[in-house]
Amino acid sequence: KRFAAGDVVFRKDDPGDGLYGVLAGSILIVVESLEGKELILNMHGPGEFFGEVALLDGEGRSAAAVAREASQLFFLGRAEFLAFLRQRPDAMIRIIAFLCARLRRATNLVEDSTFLNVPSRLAKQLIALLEGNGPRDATNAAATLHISQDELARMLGVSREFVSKQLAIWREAGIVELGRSRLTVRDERALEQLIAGGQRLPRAERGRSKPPIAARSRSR
Amino acid sequence: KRFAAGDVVFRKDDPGDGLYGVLAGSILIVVESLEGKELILNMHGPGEFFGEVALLDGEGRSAAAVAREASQLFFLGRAEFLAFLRQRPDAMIRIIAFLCARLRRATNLVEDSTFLNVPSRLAKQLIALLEGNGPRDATNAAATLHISQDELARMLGVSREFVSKQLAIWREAGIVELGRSRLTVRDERALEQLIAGGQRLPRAERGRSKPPIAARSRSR
DNA sequence: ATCCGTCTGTGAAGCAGTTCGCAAAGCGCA
DNA sequence: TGCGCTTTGCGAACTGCTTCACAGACGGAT
Repeated sequence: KRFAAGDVVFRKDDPGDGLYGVLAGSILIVVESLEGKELILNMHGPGEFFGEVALLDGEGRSAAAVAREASQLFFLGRAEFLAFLRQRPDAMIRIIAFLCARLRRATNLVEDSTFLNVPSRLAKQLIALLEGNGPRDATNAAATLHISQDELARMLGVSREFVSKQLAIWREAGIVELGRSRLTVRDERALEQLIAGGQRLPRAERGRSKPPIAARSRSR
Repeated sequence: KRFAAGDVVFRKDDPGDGLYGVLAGSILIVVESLEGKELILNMHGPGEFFGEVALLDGEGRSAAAVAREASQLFFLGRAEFLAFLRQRPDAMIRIIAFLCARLRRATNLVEDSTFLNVPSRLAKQLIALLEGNGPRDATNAAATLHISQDELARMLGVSREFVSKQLAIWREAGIVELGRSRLTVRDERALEQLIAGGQRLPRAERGRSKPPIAARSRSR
């Protein structure tokens, strides 16, 4: 199946009648709020699958899928999928591992968005995009992403303006280079340090009332 | 296995050597930030399971588990669990459904925390706690939760003070009644309306640049 | 009864990020 | 070449939530 940029593959709450695999292009998994703000939950490129949750549990789609660019998808209908499962029940092991990975990702996302500030999350997002963007050569030469600032903002659920301002700061610092729908990371190391360094304002390291979990008793 | 209040069942990054089921009491699934702030990801009462992800994919624990009160747990070791799976491979279907439910929950959490403001999320949390708290009778009489404001705040990842202030407002409005580590919901309907009504400040319903997904073409 | 630790209530100040408004630059396309 | 749409840049005002500081209330243990 082919889709043009912006085409909707499925909408939230549609019946989950099948599984999709990306052959070419890329697909965004998106939810939107009542005011029309949208949040990009995930982005899938060639070789990746999506739409598995609704297929596996028979409920409606938990989010919408939209083509980010002209894309070609592989569709596996519910019936075929179940037939496949009967033939090769060992595949269930892999499905379980797949779901666990998704779950860990989601948990990390929750964690990051409550503990880290936006610059840190932005840095993390950039690094994640670099890694997903194919194994760049050891010389670290071409660390260029083809993505708009608006899209970056929607991935983090923050305002486009704030992303713009933060990237401008990093441009001044020589960490990134900016262009129209293009972003080149010049100093990935600096971004990594920003993640750890940029927690939420500990004005002073003051005595904490509760001990951290690591210091508590394990069982009694 | 028995645990006293505050005891650690397992810590983040521990090897996932088994699955736990709650027989009595309740268990919190918790992550903590570098500054020692903690976020409660989940709370499990009698009849519920936790610790499945690390067990199923063999990685380390993705969060810590702490006893909220004196609790009694059922532990199923990794070896026994795998043996059980070999005997009854049909159980994998149920495991998959279970993981899907968890994944949907996590996705909803991400969605809510980026789209809703804190009062709305607090209202939603209260309603969720009411539902989990057992099917109260039709007269809606005893809608009392035994939970501290501090714990509520940690479930949402917000400050204790803000929760306190918001609850005080709702108390003035006759929606809740407050006591020490106790909260009685008097008007659940009002809370439900707060969720829908309390998006993030649409100062004016202004023309949006992008059409919502529902208005886009489905394929071409 | 008394002490102590936990829990609640509240005000003032601060700050991270949003909203709004506008201007300019870049790109596709006729 | 010029038109229109998307993308970027940025300042000013605003706001939702946090941090800080402190006081009082409750309850359990001794």
